[in-house]
Amino acid sequence: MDNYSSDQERTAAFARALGHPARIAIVEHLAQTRACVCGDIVDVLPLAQASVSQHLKTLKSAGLVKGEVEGTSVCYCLDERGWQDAQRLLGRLASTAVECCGSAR
Amino acid sequence: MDNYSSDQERTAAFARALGHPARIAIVEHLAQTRACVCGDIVDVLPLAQASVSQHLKTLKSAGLVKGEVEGTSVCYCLDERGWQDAQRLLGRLASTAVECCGSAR
DNA sequence: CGCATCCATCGTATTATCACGATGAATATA
DNA sequence: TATATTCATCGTGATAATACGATGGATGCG
Repeated sequence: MDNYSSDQERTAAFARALGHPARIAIVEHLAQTRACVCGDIVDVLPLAQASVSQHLKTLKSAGLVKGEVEGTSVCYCLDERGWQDAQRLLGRLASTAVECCGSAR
Repeated sequence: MDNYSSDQERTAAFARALGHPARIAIVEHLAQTRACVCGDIVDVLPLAQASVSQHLKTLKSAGLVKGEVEGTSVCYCLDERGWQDAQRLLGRLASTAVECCGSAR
């Protein structure tokens, strides 16, 4: 359970949550229509309602998306705090990407 | 096969490639020891050699890592071009993360 | 109350991921 | 040529992810 550091686990968890085009599409859609969108996500995606709900659950448990009950429907939006963490962790990885063998030798 | 845009597929592919702590650890190790490292990765990780090779293959086919044969061993390093793409695609996602329901209402 | 709508969850089938030992290809060295 | 080293690939088993229809709970409306 702890062969990897906490940051490594968390970075991987964020990446894994984004590791499906449907979830990328959900995030993009939530970011575009800045207001909270509800079940419209189902109409945008080529997936059944149950599958969309499953993807939303994945994003929610990763801390990237929040959901608020609003009457009979549920209102989703991006979770700013989770995105800050993800940006920090993933950005730190990308910034250190320096090539070596191809050019140096 | 093409229900999602090319960028969405590519973003998800990068994210999925990073969606495992072992691969995060590999990337970090390659970034730290800026020079190319070879089978030392096996010593660093709590995995068998075959498993490490499998993770390296995943990173390689995602375009995040390059491998160069160097005698009897293989020299790995980060692929700068792939990381630029990943940074652009993932960064574009994170930058648009604006909260809504919690604060706005 | 009765009924529709919206969404989560369950059950399930299919497919992919992960990890390992075993084997094989390629190179270096004796 | 023989032997060792390094790594990739194969085969396999276990676990997780994906997608769907079906079901159920909650809310809103007539």
